[in-house]
Amino acid sequence: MSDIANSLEVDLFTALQDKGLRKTSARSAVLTRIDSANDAFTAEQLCRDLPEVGRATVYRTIRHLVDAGALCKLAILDSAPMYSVARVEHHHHTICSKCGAVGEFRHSTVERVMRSLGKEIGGKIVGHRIEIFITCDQCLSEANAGG
Amino acid sequence: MSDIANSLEVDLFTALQDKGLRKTSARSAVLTRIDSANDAFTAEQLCRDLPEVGRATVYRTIRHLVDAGALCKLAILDSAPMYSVARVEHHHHTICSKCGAVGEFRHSTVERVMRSLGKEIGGKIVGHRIEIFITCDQCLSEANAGG
DNA sequence: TTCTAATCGAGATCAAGTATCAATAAGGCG
DNA sequence: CGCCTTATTGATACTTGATCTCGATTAGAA
Repeated sequence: MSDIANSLEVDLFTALQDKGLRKTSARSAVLTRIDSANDAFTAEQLCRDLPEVGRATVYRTIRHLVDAGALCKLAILDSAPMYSVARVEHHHHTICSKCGAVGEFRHSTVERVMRSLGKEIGGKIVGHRIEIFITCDQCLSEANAGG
Repeated sequence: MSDIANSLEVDLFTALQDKGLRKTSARSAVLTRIDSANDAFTAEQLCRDLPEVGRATVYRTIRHLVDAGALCKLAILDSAPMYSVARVEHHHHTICSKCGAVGEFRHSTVERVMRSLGKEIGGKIVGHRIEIFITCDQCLSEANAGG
């Protein structure tokens, strides 16, 4: 299973190399940190976790990965944008409104609905974003425990 | 038709008064400006359009209106949040990726899909947001005109 | 090893938004 | 109407997130 983890980090590197970017120790540190993240993260979280890497470099690396399609950038109300590794091609996100945890899902019906919406909406549809706000299982059980 | 416009502005005032807030000239200016807006706007746009009103007041008034449910706050990637007058109870937004124009739509199927999604997703669904990215009719025709 | 362009990162800067707080104004009451 | 209490205002300082600048450093091809 470390192979699986490795292949993700390799994928991130590949994404950068495909853009003609060099492999540097600063970038390695950022990619390793992203690789180890299970959840979505903000740029500032990465900066805090990687004090040895300059903030400019953290932001630049993130931007490269978004450009390359290896990271999804999510607009979040009342918060800095969050990033999640793009593990599947097209998907949507669940966001826990208590703890902020971000998950992914796919649902074929969604795509069908989009097509039918096209008839009602003026202009030409070029994309969509769906976010489901949830209270995640963990926050639910904490609430029940009387937190 | 000025009656229709007025009733919208009155609605905004009512939303504030229901919260026990006073009617002041600064708030009038903000509401009038919002009322006259056809499109969604950012807080900074309002500040620019209303130099006679302090920015703190603009931001505070917007927050009151969002709290009261009279304005929708939209998280936008790579931009400050935008606000649109909540004309219908529950709806979603179209965003032109060229000019940024925001529109609204409702679609009953969407709500049905949400319910079926509940079975696939862990946790408890507390809300959702759907944004359709379009190229609006105007931008399409400008592109065809060879802009 | 050498060379050069890419990269780094400390710090300045920018942009959006909030906090502070003395001055001002709303609006209930007599 | 005028008083008085309290909400409100707004100039300004500050905070946070993010980008820009530019001299120092480094990757990696030759």
